[in-house]
Amino acid sequence: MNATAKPYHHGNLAESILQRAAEIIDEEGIEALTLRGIARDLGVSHAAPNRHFRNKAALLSALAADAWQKARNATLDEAERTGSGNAHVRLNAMGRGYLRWALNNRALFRAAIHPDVSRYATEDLRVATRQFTETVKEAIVQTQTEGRHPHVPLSILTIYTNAVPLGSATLMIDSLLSTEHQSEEEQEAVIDQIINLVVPLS
Amino acid sequence: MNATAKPYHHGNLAESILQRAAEIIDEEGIEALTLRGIARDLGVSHAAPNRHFRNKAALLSALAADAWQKARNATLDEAERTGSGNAHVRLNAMGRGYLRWALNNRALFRAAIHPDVSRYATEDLRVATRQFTETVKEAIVQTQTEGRHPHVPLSILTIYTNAVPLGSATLMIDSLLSTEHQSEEEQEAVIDQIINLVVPLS
DNA sequence: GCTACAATGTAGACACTGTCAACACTGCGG
DNA sequence: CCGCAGTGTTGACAGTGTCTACATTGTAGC
Repeated sequence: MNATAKPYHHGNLAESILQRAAEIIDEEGIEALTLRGIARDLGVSHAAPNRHFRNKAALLSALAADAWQKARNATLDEAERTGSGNAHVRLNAMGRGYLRWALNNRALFRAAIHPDVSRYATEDLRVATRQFTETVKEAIVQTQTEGRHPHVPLSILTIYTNAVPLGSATLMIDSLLSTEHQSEEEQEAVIDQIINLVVPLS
Repeated sequence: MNATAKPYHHGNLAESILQRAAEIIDEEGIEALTLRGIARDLGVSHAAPNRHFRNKAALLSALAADAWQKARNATLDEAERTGSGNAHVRLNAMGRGYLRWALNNRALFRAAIHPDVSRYATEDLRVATRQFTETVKEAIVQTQTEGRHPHVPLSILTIYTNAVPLGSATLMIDSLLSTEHQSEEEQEAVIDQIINLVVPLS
């Protein structure tokens, strides 16, 4: 076979589709995402993506599942980096890891919280979402046994603790408040200060 | 003219379109929203909506602008209902008003925070968003002069304060945490407890 | 090594969508 | 009363998701 001739099989189409989809969401928004457009960009026929994703909702669902997994990893990694056994310190770090990840992975974050995605959620997505929230919830329980908000129901504390990074990311990504924070150091400072308000260390 | 014959002019098509759009978003999700579908439901021709909204993005933008206005009114009304001049009490009430409004007006709230909507925002929407955030920001400034978080930058406090109701509503509406809160009294209790964590009254 | 089969990609079709242009009806200001 | 702006209709076009039938390829089991 000629080396320059393109092979019949793409080789890694599913992964390429997910990558390209994230790029498009970043650059043009979720509404601009089309299966045919992705197929064109990747040089395959218009129906090729259907071999890997039953429909468009399944593609978004896969993106969202990927997002929740990576977000979970980001929180766990950041907690680990503290090297601390203190539950407050760890939860604070998880919040930072979560918010920083969202701000640096806007496309995946958008997919993760897109309302229609959870509506047509695949089993993969449900599992990923559950694992993420369980991880956070366990960390919250630890802080409660260490004396934080002892009289507040766990369900309330969970909503509150999740809401801050999630809401902050939404506000900052879509710049719903006109506040602009450009540089990376500035972003890091903002993350720190916000998270310190939810999970104060002192 | 026969009373049962439908008139050539609808009479209030723009408003009807907005209402029907909200219903569809509630019942079937934003992706299921189509201009032609709305036109069918309202018994007008498929291109009639174009006379009132330049394109689909403009319709969503109008919904979002409406949403931010109503959300603002909900916060101001709730603050007024306290009859208090205390800034903490008022901000706490505004948070409750905001979160309750979002939970009771899911379609509009979804339109308001849809990322693609802010991307193609109409001038109307930009104004409504700005007015909402200015209103909240002023209330926050008041609490700061009363001594709340005196050393935290206003921009940080604004993000934090907005993020809690916004994030909580997102989580609860799309049930991203598996926590379910059904009855109305239960919802009201949840709202109270969450908002008390952001803007404690004591 | 061969071969049947599963996985993957292609081509064509269909119903549906957003949007435009040309036309029809209607109410209102002059 | 009449002309015109506003509103609604019809028809068209390109683009989309998804289905079916078909083509190509890698590979598991003999």
